[in-house]
Amino acid sequence: MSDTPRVRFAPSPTGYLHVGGARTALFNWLYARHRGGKFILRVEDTDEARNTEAAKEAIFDGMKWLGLDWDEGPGAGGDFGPYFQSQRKAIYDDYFAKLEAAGRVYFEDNGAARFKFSRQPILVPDMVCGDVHFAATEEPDMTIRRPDGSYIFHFVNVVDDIEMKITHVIRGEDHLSNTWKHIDLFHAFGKHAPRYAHIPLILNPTGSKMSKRDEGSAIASYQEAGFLPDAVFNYLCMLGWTPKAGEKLDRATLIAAFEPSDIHSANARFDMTKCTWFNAQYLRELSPEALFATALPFLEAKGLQISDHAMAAKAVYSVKEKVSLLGEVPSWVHYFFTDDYSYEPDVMTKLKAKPENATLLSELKADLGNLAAWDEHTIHTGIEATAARLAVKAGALMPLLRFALSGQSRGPGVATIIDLLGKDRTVARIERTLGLL
RNA sequence: GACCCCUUCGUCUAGCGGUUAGGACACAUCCCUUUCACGGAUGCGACACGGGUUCGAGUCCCGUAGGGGUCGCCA
Repeated sequence: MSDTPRVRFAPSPTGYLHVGGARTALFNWLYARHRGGKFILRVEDTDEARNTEAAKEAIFDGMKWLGLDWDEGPGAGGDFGPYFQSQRKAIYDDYFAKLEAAGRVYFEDNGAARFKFSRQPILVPDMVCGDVHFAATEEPDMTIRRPDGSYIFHFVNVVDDIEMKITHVIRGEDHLSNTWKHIDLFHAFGKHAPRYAHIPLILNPTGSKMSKRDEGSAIASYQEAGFLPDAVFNYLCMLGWTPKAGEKLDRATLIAAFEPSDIHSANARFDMTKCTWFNAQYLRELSPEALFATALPFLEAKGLQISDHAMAAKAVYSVKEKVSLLGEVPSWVHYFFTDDYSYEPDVMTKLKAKPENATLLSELKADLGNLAAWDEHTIHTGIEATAARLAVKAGALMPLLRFALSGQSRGPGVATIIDLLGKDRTVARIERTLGLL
């Protein structure tokens, strides 16, 4: 047997890339990278009625987003193309003729062709499930070609796996029950079946199969919500596989550790909360520059006017540990980018609750306006000095400043906000707030 | 209905005959703290059930129940 495995992901472009498919692709990719083999993308578009161009693009986009690059397939070339099944009819005709010659095909009255099962017990050796035995079947022979001459999944799948020299088939466990049919076909062609690894299904939180309705089922939705590809990649790995090295692991480590026989055979439920936790972890590892670059599209999507990128980058970085998703960033920093910020109802109530708040803010405005230097330390010291002069605790002044400058009850450190705002805007914002009290 | 896979805290899981059944997420409490977070500490919390095998079973076997899947001229 060849030392370099050839594995494939064979999606059907009838919908968006869903999380189950993505993880199947991911495990195949990991295996190819782990063993130094080839990862092939083959588009199973034999069902003309259900294929769409948009679905095809969505699958490619999703895989690229996750970093699952393919060595052979659409856009990547390869010696075993074409990689669209819709373009391989001549090959299928050829194989069909072989089957016919072997006396394993017969036709229905309407022209549909069926493959005559061997009716022998068939063993499916599986790297995940172990040896799975299927007794000689009583199922009707399976249809492999439609009356219009187009071929059915089971047939083209096997033919292409032969033609593309696939050595390992890693796919969802929903295929396990049909695998004996594929092996029967391989044998009919006089070929050995590839090695199989049927991976567990991803279930929704309720425990049934993930469907379009379920949160997190579409890979594109992660991109939209502000997940980082590495985080989703990492989380998806942990659904059905537990490397000894731990949970949060980078790609190189995952590749090095991947072993199909370590994959569990029990289905796993999807947990968006934990997926989000992974994302928060990855977010915190981003450099200020990288964080800003990835967050910028989300800020712009919310209509924030970002003119000063240096300041914006610092603002985003200041809330790094407060967010789990990039989509949450705008709500934490929007007030940095408009002087027409609004006040949370709660905030205004608190500001108006005590008459002396206005006095305190006036004093702060004056003192801050007189600061000689402008950095977090100086600002912090300045506020403490004001507190001392007014015989109040600095801790009493901080919330007032936060409320006045941001209109928010939560956010980065007050000195950080002031530093980023600059002296002029700080003074102006306190004035603006005083005018509303 | 037949066949296939599966069954440890709420969730993801460690465990591969002898463990106080461990970790992560979530949750709760405390610490840190100008807020919110982060971080740290502690707590809560599981071997589906019934039979075997064994000196000893979460670990092996059988059964039951439950969950998932497949039986398409979908993939």
